[in-house]
Amino acid sequence: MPTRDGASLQERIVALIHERGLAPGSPIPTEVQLMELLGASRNSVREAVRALRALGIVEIRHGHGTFVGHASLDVLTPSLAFQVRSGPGGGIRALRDLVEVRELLETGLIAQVAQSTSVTRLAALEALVNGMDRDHGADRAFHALLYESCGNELVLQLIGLFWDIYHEVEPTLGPPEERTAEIVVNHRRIVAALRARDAEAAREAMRLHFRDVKARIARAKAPDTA
Amino acid sequence: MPTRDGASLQERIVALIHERGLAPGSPIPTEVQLMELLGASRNSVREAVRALRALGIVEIRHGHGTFVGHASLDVLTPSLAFQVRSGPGGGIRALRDLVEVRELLETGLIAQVAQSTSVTRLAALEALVNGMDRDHGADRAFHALLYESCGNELVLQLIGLFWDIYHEVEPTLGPPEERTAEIVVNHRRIVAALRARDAEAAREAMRLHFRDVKARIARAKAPDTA
DNA sequence: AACTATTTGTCCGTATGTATA
DNA sequence: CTATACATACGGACAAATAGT
Repeated sequence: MPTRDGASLQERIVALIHERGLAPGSPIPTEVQLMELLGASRNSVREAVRALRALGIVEIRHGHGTFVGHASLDVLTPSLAFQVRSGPGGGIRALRDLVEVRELLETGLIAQVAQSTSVTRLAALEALVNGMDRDHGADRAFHALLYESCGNELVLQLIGLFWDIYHEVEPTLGPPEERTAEIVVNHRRIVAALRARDAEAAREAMRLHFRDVKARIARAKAPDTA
Repeated sequence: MPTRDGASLQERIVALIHERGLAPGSPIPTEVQLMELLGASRNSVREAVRALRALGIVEIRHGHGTFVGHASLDVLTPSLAFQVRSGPGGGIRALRDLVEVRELLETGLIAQVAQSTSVTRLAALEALVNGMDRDHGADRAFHALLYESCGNELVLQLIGLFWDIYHEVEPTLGPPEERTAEIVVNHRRIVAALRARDAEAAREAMRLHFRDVKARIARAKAPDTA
């Protein structure tokens, strides 16, 4: 009769966090304390804590302690990346779905961006476009900065997440296809529409941007038709 | 010199799954095999596998073995619900962001649904609306069925995930506010627009639906203004 | 139905690396 | 620099669940 418990250790630890009202960043009882609190061995506690760490519920700092995590949707990254890569057709299908979601979000948001974004932010966006041929990460920063004014933290995290996964899987599509020129043109068109405060033009510019991205995926999908 | 490894055990196990081309459902090496494959002790292997299980990447069946999972995003529901609850203001802000994303996705997709959905599916949607006052889960099934014809698995998972999180946190907003009548009306309006193949009307009906949801959140945000 | 082999679940004890005081 | 507290890692042992003989 070791330790009959209906709920899993993970759930009991989460319940413990809620009961004590621990806010993100607060320290969690140490492993030995959890051992006697939950009546489990060190190994069981460690396995449960590792699972919670994977879920972003806790953060572990070696030699210091375990703390409540304020982590975000970043925990979706390994799961989504795995799903995309192991999907049918080498994940082309999943990649198409992912880009489609990005397009839905960005074309839906760009209208309110056209009205709310400040001129200083527009200048910063312009600077990012100018450095886009040199700095590969400028593209990610561009899309992040674009929707910062919306005040929706979740959207920012989702768009960043999708960008990361796409650029993690994208190399498997085939040869690099250096088309930075077109990419820069597409982004410049978006900024121009925003400067003109033309919501519909901005949305159309965003559609053109994603048209190119989807075309790249379609080429990889059927490379034998050439 | 125990086991020098740059990558974490989790990542190495995932890499191993990809190398062997293991499809969801196929068995992965046993713990003992993983021990010698990765050069780690059983406890370390177990901790890594538990973390992968939390992410939905593997499924463990006691006494049988460990298998590749489907990495469906809904395993992350408790984690994300926890994060939303821990957010500032009791999570009202995060909940508003979440509903906003749902609205972006659904209003963006409903147009192509109006064109592609079959009449039999419309009948099924109608049936769900009719049972919505009795079955609380009919709402979730409605939104899932709605976008099934789009052929985008990621969107389905995201909408289901967000629905689950919202309805897990929503009770903390305040009293239940039994307004099933209005909810049914809103959904019936959507189906009617779809039957007429009127994309713009469907989009407007969807906006009205979310207008009510957002109003509920706004009421909870400032209950003292009454 | 009973036994056995395989596999995961839990536990104990111990040693090591790391950050803080 | 030393000491303490903590997380990390290892190895061995037994219990519980499952599948097949």
